[in-house]
Amino acid sequence: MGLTKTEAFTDEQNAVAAFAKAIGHPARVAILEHLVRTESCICGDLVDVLPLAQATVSQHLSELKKAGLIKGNIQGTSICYCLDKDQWERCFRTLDQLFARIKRVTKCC
Amino acid sequence: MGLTKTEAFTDEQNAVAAFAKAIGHPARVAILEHLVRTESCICGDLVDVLPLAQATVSQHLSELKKAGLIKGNIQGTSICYCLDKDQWERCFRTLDQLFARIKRVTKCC
DNA sequence: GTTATTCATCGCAATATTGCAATAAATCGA
DNA sequence: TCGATTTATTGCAATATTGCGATGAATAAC
Repeated sequence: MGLTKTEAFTDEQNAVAAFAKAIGHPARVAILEHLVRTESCICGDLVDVLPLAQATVSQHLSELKKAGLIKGNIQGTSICYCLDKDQWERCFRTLDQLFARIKRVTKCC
Repeated sequence: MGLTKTEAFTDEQNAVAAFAKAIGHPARVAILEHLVRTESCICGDLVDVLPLAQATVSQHLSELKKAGLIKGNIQGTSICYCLDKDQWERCFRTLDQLFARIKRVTKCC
């Protein structure tokens, strides 16, 4: 029914999925890459960089904000976006719980 | 329009997004964790473990297969699923291209 | 053959996501 | 104050995803 049964899974499973889902769109990957490339806060040039309309970019930004991966500081008439390093640490730790276990698996057909 | 503009992004961006998207559902995380926990191929006990109907589990398995993260070997009347280690290496390398860059960022508001 | 088991697929309904144009809200400069 | 600029929000259409019951296809046991 298009409704994920989140309550049927553990908090950790939901956390892994939520972070992964936030990263799971090329536009959001492109946003993150641009944030990294500028090596500092960026202020609204995203719409020029991405092949998407302003409304769509704003929506992807709010998805990333919802996951906590970026934060926006109001700076006069524009907004300064940057990575939330603390949350990224949390994201990496969460994903690594799964990834480390996967890396340890050796037996396979 | 519900249609991701994949052609507007780089192959790398699409690859990162595709892997992340495949992991981006708690049921699929649970499947991967079960595959890890059993430390070997598992054959159809997934439906007993997950709080989902058989048809739904099958669909999630096919999503993971589409991303190449697992493979299934027919074993008589049942099927043996296991992690595709080679693809996981590729997945880790792909994600790390983004993650490493993010970890290197220091300047932030 | 017949039956049971296992898994995939089809078809459906409900919800989510993606994308955009239009509009609103907020701030800055004149 | 009045535009100009920047970002968020709203409303809409199209497609995707999630979930399930029912049905198929394949194999094993008899």
